[in-house]
Amino acid sequence: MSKPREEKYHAILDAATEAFAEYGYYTCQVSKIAKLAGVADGTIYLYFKNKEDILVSLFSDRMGRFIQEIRRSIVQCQTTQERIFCIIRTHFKQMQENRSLAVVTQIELRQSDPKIREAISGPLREYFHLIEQVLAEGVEKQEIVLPDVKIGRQMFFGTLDAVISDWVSSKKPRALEGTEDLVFNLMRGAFKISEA
Amino acid sequence: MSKPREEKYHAILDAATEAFAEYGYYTCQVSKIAKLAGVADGTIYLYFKNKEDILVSLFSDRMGRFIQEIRRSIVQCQTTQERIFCIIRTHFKQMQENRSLAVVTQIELRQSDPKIREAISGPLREYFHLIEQVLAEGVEKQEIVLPDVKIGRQMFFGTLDAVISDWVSSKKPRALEGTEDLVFNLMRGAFKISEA
Amino acid sequence: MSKPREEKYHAILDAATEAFAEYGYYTCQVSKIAKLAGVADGTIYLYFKNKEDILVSLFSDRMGRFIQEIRRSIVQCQTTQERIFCIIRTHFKQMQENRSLAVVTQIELRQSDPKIREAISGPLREYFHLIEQVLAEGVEKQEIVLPDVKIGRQMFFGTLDAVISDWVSSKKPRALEGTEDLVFNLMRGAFKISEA
Amino acid sequence: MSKPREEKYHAILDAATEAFAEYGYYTCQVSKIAKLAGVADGTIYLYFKNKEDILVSLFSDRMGRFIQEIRRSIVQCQTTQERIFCIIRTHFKQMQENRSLAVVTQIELRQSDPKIREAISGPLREYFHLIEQVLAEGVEKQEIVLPDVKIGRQMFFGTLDAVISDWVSSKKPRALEGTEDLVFNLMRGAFKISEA
DNA sequence: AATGAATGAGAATTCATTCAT
DNA sequence: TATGAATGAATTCTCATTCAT
Repeated sequence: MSKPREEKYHAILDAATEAFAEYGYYTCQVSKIAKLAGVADGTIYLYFKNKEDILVSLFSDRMGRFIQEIRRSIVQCQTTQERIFCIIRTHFKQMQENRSLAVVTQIELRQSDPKIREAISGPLREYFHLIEQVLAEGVEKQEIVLPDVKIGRQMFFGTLDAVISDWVSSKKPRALEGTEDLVFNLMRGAFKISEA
Repeated sequence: MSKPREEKYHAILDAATEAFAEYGYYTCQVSKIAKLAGVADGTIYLYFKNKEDILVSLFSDRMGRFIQEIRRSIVQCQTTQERIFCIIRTHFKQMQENRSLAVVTQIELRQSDPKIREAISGPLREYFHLIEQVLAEGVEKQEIVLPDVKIGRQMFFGTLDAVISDWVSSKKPRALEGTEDLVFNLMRGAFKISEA
Repeated sequence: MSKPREEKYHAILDAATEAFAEYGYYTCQVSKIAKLAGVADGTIYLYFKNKEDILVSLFSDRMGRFIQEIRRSIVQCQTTQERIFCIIRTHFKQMQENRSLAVVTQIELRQSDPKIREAISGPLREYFHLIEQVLAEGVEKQEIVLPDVKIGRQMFFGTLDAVISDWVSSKKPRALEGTEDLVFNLMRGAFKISEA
Repeated sequence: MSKPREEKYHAILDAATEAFAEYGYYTCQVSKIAKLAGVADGTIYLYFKNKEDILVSLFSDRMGRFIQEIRRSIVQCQTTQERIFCIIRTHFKQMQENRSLAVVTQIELRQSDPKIREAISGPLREYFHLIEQVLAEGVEKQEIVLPDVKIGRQMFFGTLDAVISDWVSSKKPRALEGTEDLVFNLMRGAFKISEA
């Protein structure tokens, strides 16, 4: 992809993130995204197959970066305990830095339209897999106690997700500060990580 | 409300639950609900103000029963530990008994349309409040250790929600069996409940 | 028609007059008429074939009485001059006594729906004919000067109609008082009636 | 407004005039106007807010031109007598040249829907005002005798309106020919204009 | 590539009319 | 006769998508 083309592509994706976050996928007209991106309605269709494609691309692009960032952050960690904390912190940090992404994630994670669900499930599953890897490794190294890795991941992700959900709903922008430690403490208990 | 009227009201609500679960709120036409309920399109509007009102009524009706059932189940419990287990079990049981409700809950919990969000937030907040009450009482009675009740609720609900979400996505109908104990064990760790 | 049946028939017609006057024919739902008449929606259809039939019956019934009253009033008149004044006064009096009828007349006189026009034209033509008779007789008896009776009727009726139209639009209920003489004076000039 | 845009705007207005004249406002579907204008249904809404807006725009546009034409025609007149005749002739001429407009005017002048009435009243009042000005000036210059200008206008306009109404109802297209003089003669009598 | 006017399929909702009670 | 719940045809308007410029 050429440089200016790529720029416009991302401009549209940025605009869509904002617009979907504000109005929701179905309530948001394509023309709104176009206006926000500073392009004509028709231009959208030079970059995306249709409205659904915008959502899917958006999700996979943003979620891809998101996961990459998480990955990058945990490679430096020595222990499972550190990795868990690292994921919590990086997850929160990224959501906080991009509130619109957080909103879109919250919203679109649960679309029932089967086509959209399918398209979205890829990146999400990747994240789940990453978390499960960390947990499985911890179990193997006896750094955590966890009878069932999947349930562990569900608790871990579910907790982060619920925290973000509340944060997104409330209008207080600072609410995530200091939450990391609280969450981590709960996880430590759940995973039987000794205080040490 | 007279008997037959009430019956039709619930028939429509049931149909809407199925239809929304299958197609999603926006993708599901009112006529689909009507057909499923065995009534004419226009009849819907004798019972509900508009499509949104169906969703809101549905959620508040179903969520109302849901919470009531949870309440009923925990009054018999002696300890916080029992209450926590009870909520897990009743939550799962009800979702399992009414998969469509589970789907709709998953979907609509995250609607971004502000009007819908607002309407839906009531019953949900009530459930959150209920959970927080149980946790707060446990802290007070020193039956659990929990530095922050809100985070505790987020973890608790988030975990249940994530489990349901996975269950709903997968098509295995038995997947929830035996999950209660696994979840409870994690919670016990997180809340520092001694093994007894 | 039996007594109670006739009563209900007129109750519906009265209600329709009010309702059409307030909302207009198309904007007024049949159910509004029913409620105003104190009967069930379905009952309307025991007395009238359909909504249009209500309008037509209403117009022909009311206009029939209207014309009859005009007729009754002019039989006592000796001269054309008196008859003309009599029509003006009786026309205004009746409109004033039944403002809703005035409104409905104003509105429905000009419906473009061909079916309705046709149905309404009967009674109206009868009134036109009556006026033209009076004028023709006046010409014959040389009590008035009028080269063309039809134009004379158009002017005469058009004037009354325009006055009523203004009166109906304005909210002042007394605006018709004293108008009779002014109108009559204009007519006297137009018809070259000597001051005598 | 650009050239082609303006053209389409007027094409729709022309089509609406025809369609409303034939079917009446309520009985005429927007799709009928679209078909007549040779555009897609949706296109209508690029030029007008909604159906009502078409009617209102139509009326104000057409009535605006109508009044302007009347104004233009009377500036050349020397006396009130001439002005009165001029209005009669120009009024008739324009209606005759645009029968659909005449029909629509007849119809919509009497809409009872309050919103429509309000929107329509503007241009109509302007015409009334113009007539009253001519009459008042005539009184002042002692060219006519008229105790009440408003009643005079009501008679004048009411007469023209009734003539047009009859002409529109009848299907004879030539019926307005020669009517001007007859009407003018009546007015001359009513306003006590000497034969000179 | 970019535009944005035009398209027309689609959907929610209304309401005159029917009919079982 | 009277009811009023139920019907479903009909209609306005929206908006994703296309295509001539």
